[in-house]
Parts: sequence; C-alpha cells; structure tokens
Amino acid sequence: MIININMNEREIFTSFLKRKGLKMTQPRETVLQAFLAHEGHLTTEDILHASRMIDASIGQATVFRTMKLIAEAGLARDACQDDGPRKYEHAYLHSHHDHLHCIGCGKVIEFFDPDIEQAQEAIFKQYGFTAIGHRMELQGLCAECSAQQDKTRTQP
Amino acid sequence: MIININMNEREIFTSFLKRKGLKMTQPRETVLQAFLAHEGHLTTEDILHASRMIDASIGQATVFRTMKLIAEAGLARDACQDDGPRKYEHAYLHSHHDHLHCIGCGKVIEFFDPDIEQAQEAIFKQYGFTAIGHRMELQGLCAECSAQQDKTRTQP
DNA sequence: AATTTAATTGATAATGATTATCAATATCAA
DNA sequence: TTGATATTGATAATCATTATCAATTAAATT
Repeated sequence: MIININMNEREIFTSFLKRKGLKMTQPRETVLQAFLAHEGHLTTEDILHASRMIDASIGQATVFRTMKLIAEAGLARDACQDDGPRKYEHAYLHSHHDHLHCIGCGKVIEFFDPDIEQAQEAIFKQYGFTAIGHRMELQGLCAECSAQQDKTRTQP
Repeated sequence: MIININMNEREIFTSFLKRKGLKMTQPRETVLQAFLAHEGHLTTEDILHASRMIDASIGQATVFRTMKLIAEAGLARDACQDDGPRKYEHAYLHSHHDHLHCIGCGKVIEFFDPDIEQAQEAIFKQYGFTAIGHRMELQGLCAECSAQQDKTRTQP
C-alpha cells in the first residue's frame, strides 16, 4: 500500500471515478501519486518516469489514459504551451498562476493577479457556470527583446 | 496579382519577414490572404483548403510553415483547445475575445471583458513587457451540466 | 469466499499532426 | 542580369496520442 499524504485529492479522484462507473485501480493510484508528487509543467513522459519509480510495470498508455481522467476530475489542467507535447500542471489547492510569455526569447514568467481572478469569477457567474479552472497566457516581448527589436526596426 | 483589402496586415507581415531576413513570396501571400479571409478557429487544413481556392498548387508544408510565421508576426494566435489539431485565430485588429468552456458538454462561449483586458495591460506594464496578445480560457460546467451532475452526486 | 460481469491493463499497431529532407525553383540585392 | 540564398512542394520521417486486443483485475452479487 502506497503512503498517501494527499487523501483529499485521492478521494476526489475516487469519487469522480465512481460517479463515472469506473474503477479505482492500483495503476491509476500510482499515476495520481506520481503526478501529485511533482510541481511544475509535466509532460506525460515525465509522469511516466515518476510513475515507474513507484511501480516499474506501469505502461505508457495507462499514463495517457489516467492523466485524461485526472484532468477531467479537475485535479490537473493542460498548461497549454504552443509547441511540444502536452504539459499538465496541478489544478487543485494550488494558487492559480498565469503565464507571461516572451515570444522573443521564450522566457516564461509566472504571476498571480487577484483582480483577474475576481474578474474571472464574475464571468463564470454571469454565464451561470460552475467554475473549475482557467488558463491564461499573456504573450509579448520582454524588456530586453523589445530593446533589441527597436534597434533593428526601420523608421516609419 | 491578388486583390488585397488587408494592406495593413500584409505590410506587417512583409516587414516582419524582412526583419528576419526572409522573403515575401507568392505562396506566403496566398496563405496570408486565405487566413485573413476567414474568421473563427481555423485548423491548418482549413487554411490549406482556403489557400487552394486561390492557388491550387499550394503545398501542405507551406501552410504549416507560413502559419507559424504569421503567428510569430503577431497576426494569428493559437486558439489552444485541449484536443485535436492546432487552431489559429486572428490576432490583429480583432477584439480580443476569450473562451468559456464547459467541460461537461464541450460547449464554448466567447466573451469579452474590458476589466480583464485592463488587468492584462497592467501585468504587461509591471513586468516591462511589450504586449502582443493573450489567450485565456475559463473552464467550468454550464448551468445544464451542473444541474445534471448534482442529481448523480452523493450527499457529502 | 467464490463467482460473475465488466472495466482495465500493458504491449503493440495504427493514426494524426507536424517537421525534416531535398532537388528544383523563385526572390532579391547588387 | 546575375548570383547567392531562401523557398517550394512532395515525400519520408518523427513525434505524440489513440485504438486494438488478449490477459488480468476490481467490485458487485451470490
């Protein structure tokens, strides 16, 4: 039996599965624990590695399948970068952070803005939605990349 | 010569290419016009079809390559759905709309919130960024899906 | 506890989207 | 016009994800 310090999330996942007529299994529990044990933006491959530290026999397909369910249960969300494989991040009991992305150098700054959070709540309410999560990415040029671009820009 | 009612966007793209040491070509112009002529969330395949209405000899790879450049130039952005192929939407001289997504039934509502737009501007400023665009998706359950889920939920 | 039913698993093949390769061609600066 | 270099479309290759399937496992029922 795996020691579990995230009983809350486990319960959420279990009850989600039950509601869907699905079963809580050992592989699913392993993938959940592996995901919960790591912060940040995790690819399915990252989660596969982490899962195999717990149980070396976990298959890749199981990780794909289980992460879809975990996301559906509201415990993970797609971090949604433009390129590369899908990246998951924690979505439960984690402060919502958003991303400020420099398309010049690729740098990503994470930030949290209570005003935006509040405005989002208002939108959910206005449309009669139950809030589950959100994802926001601001795209721009950081100070350095802006400066660099100005040098090469022709005058209008 | 293709008639072009979007001289502004064409100029932006041309100067972007020049800055990068790249060339404005007929295929690139065709893809840009095809993209600009259609609103909504367009897959690369959609854009390929539209491009071939203008010039039947356009290759698929050219559409992929050109759309990447158009996005880099700030004229398109990834609409960023969770599944399926990448979808582009217009990002220049179009009111920024954001997405409210029901993860129950999949419905997507587009909305515009000036408060959020303003808060985003503030973030760009705070971090010294030049704003280019943004993408935001709120995820939740619509009224109907919420109601349906309540019925099947066990009491806590 | 044994049985039954249906979901789940991991391995593999298959798919779908995107990217790399390459010889022929087109663009642009000089 | 010419020459250097970027671009093209077709094709093959790659990458991420999904479908398939026989063997296994979980949970409901006896």
